[in-house]
Amino acid sequence: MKRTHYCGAVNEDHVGKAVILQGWVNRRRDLGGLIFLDLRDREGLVQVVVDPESPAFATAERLRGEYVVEVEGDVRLRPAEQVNPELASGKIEVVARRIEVLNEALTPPFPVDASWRGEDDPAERVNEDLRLKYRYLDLRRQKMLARLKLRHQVEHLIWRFLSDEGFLQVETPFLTRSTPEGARDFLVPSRLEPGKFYALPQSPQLFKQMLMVAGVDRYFQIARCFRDEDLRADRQPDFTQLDMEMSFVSQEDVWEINERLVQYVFREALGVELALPFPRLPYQEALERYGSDKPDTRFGLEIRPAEDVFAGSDFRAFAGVVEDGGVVRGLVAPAELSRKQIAGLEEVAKRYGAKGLAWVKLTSDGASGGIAKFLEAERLRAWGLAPGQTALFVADDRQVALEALGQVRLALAELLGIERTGWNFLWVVDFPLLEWDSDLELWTYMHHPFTSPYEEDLPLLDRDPASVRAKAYDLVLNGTEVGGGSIRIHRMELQEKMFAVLGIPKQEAEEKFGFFLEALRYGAPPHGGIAWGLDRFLALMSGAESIREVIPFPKNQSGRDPLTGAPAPVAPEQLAELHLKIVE
RNA sequence: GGCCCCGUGGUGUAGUCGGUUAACACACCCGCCUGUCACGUGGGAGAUCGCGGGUUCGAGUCCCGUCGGGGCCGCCA
Repeated sequence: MKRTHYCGAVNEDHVGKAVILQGWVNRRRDLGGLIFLDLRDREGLVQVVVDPESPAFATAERLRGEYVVEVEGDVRLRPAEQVNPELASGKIEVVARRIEVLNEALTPPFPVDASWRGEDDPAERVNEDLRLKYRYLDLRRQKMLARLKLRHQVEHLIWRFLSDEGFLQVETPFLTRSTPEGARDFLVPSRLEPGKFYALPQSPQLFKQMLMVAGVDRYFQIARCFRDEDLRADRQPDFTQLDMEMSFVSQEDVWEINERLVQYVFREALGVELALPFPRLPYQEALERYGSDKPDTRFGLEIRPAEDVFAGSDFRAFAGVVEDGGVVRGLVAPAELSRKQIAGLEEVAKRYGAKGLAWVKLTSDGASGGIAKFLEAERLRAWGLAPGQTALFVADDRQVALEALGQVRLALAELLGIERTGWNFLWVVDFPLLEWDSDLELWTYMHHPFTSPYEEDLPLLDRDPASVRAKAYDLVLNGTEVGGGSIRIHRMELQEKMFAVLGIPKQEAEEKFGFFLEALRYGAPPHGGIAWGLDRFLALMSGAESIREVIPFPKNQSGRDPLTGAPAPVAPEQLAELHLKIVE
């Protein structure tokens, strides 16, 4: 190729050398008798200067933003007083001898040049749908290219680390069988077999387990997954997992290698040194202290039992709840909250199922406001409330009270502007194996039906299903679930027992997972693994508000791609081939 | 399915109590300008105020509906 250097790579080492650059006109400054160009490629900017005597001058006069040009010239130092410290190439400039227009360009619908000069980027504030429609322009921005690079780098590091640890990368099919897992499947109609469908995988779960049966021993894949559910800032219908599985391992083995992988990725990609091991927090403790199974531990404001504060009090609303087997939990807000602020927090509590949010302030004169008349200041002090602080209480079923306060805790941190910095990884472990589904009135799996319980909890399966712990774990970073996995059931007897507890008849299990259950009968080794939500991981690493920022071509909240117009109608002939009819 | 927020030149916004010519910045086009780097400077073009209906003498503004976008709940093992 003719190009000798990336624009962003030209520096004072090249002074006196002739270069040929190819790139985009980031900006043009026309002084009349002298023209400056900022030439841009993915590595950065370099200033090109065009003298009126140069044969390139006429061409430079007709250049506009985003034109694609080839520049041949000589690198020289800028006059000392004209060095631009904002630019990596700010000490030098390229004197153009020849400029060729490789392509003209329309004016972009939003600016893409500012970020490259280190200026405030107006494109950060344009309607996101417009950015998605012209994503190829949006991706020209420095910040977006940096995210693409980070994504590449992290995936590269994952490949390197896991390969060195003896993992094999194995690809699994996109066109597979619909199995009754958690989410709604994307279906692909079969042309060859009328009325039958493939499904796109929600995860490679069963395939990776069968790879363990095959003796692969250590598997990974950076796998695309598909779930047909409503979208969110952290949810796309197709998204990427780092999927891993290992044979003959304990939970601790899985945690340990993942911790080292995370540490390696953060060190190499961000220059951040993480301390190992990550804290391991049992699910019940996470719930009691933070009201969440994915606690943000970058700040305190922990939830506390508050029954003692209300013991013997005349506040009947709470006494009744406790008599009915509920609990009282509270939070201390280290400030005197206004009524408006409390109303906002109560709204949060109610959205998550609480009936209300009781509150009281402690002043130097004693308890005041809210439910103060029911409470003794002495007890509030004993509970930990100091003057100038506000106590917030919820009484309800344990789960509801804790989860509502967990959300209030997050809203409170936001409200008070509590600083949340750092990289707080932790493992939430010992999830319950089962969860009561009050709609269907039966026990259902919390993780998936192949998750292994703790052996010592097995006797409880019949007596007290809720207290059986699973060998299931989540990796949490700053209040976001970035990974989850488990040790799997590898023996048929236990698997059958699980189906029985879940109320799935043997015949139904065979129908739905028969191929997989059969695999377990052929000498399946003990195994377990994890899957990372790689998009979420990258969004957190790059400080993005939404995973759309780290996905090159994402869908909008309606599941549409404004760039391609997908989803779109198809020709009647295509439907006919697939034996499909649209029903209005 | 539900709750909340937002739709005004290419982009981002202003537009008061409903009042006649819809304002500002950036971008764009043309002229001038030899050391700029948010270049400067003079001029210019550019708006079905998302769409439909209603109230009114008069609607960007008020009301109803609808469409689009964003955040959240449900849903997402």
